[in-house]
Amino acid sequence: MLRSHYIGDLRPGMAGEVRIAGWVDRVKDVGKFRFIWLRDRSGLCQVTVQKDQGEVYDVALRLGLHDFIAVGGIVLEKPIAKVGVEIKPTSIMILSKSDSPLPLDVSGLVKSGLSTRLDWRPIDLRDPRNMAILKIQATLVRGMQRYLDSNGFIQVFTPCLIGAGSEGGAELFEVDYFGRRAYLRQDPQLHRQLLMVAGLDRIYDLGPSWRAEPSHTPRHLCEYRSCAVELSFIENEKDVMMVEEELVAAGIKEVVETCESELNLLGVEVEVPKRPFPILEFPKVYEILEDLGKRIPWGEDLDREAEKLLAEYVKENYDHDFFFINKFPYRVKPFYVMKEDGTEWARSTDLIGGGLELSSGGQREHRYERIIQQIGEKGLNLEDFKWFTEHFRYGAPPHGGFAIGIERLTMVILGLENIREATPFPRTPERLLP
RNA sequence: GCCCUGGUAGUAUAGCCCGGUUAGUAUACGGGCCUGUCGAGCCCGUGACCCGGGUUCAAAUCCCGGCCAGGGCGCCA
Repeated sequence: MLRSHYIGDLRPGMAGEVRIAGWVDRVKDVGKFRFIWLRDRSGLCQVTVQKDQGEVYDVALRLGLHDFIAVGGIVLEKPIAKVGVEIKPTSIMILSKSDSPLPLDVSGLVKSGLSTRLDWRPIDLRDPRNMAILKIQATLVRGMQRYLDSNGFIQVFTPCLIGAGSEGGAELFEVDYFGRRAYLRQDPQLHRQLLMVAGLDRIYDLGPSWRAEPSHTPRHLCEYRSCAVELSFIENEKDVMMVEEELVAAGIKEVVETCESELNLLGVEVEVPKRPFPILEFPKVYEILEDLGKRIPWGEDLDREAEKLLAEYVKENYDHDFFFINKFPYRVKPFYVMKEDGTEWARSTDLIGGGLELSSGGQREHRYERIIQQIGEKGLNLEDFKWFTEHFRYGAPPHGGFAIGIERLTMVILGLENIREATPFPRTPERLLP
């Protein structure tokens, strides 16, 4: 390897020669010295070169910002540098020169716009703060996965290419599939349900979904990942909600416990949300909103303003950033949801965090006749869904589930202003590259 | 998909309303001075009006279209 150590693993006064490699973060001449800051993903150190160092100094003179170099040297016992570990080099090799000036600001003094940053994302991610977001996200997912694995959930991979949408919606990307029309999934929903019919009992699916909605907002991506969970043998949607809040808490707990330095870098304080999460139910939600001065007609869905108002309400009354909204009006929900018997409400649940919808889910209808009936009620063509419904003729367990948007969860936990920061290469209506 | 705002050196911005100067500033970059610098400091220099059309003697500035960007709504995760 080019290096004997990660920069972050260097300690003052380490014995012997160390070899490190990384990007030049700063070059400064002062007196008889040339100071070079060197960074890899683990940290930053200062390489101090003196004018009388002959060949090493000559190489140092040619260095520019973001050159990739390898350095061999001795770690000083007592660094004078405030940035941390200081190295007196015995060799410097330039492995790859950087053009200059760089196409975006890397000094941190003039913050480039997000669009410019995304055009040059690989360089942008060299900024430890930007990289920290991805590290934290990886930890979040690991925490969630650990929870699922240790609670009997089997990881599955459901198809991304599908022959029909889950709700016959128009927001699907079309793909040519050997001359036939196929689509990128908007949600692995129906296939998860079929695996419940199969008896897998408890599953999760980490994977992408696509939405062909040309949304221009700080919280939408055309391609995003979700942690989709489905479980059987449930009594009602409350069982699903319990798993969901445990899952979210487990993910955040992992972040809090292992990402201290990344969180400090971002200047964010994260707390593990206390359980249980508050639950607001329809139709009571209408009353709460009415009291808050917002009228939503009976049977109508919430709009964005209502969502935000409820979040404030929960913060004030329950001191909580996360909460469930349950028992959505059946008429605004898709055919596969389970109705609460004899009512107009569905066993449908949203998880709201930081005022943003993080997931939808709830109990699904598992009874064949009801599914058929509901497809009719929604005015859908039964033929289009036979690939799904037919399987329910042969014994299906009561089940439910949800899908949590991973970028959204990351965004909310870290208080990011734009979801595009929560994914390395975001896909938005105008952006397909890099 | 609708609505609002914007597009000026590599980056980030001022100027635009009220058309006419060498288009200002910061940072990056190049050169110099100084000094163990750590957002060092000081001096000098290079470098820009998104694209197309229109109005006008004259357009960065006014009008129209396009593309792109930021945001609000819709929809959603």
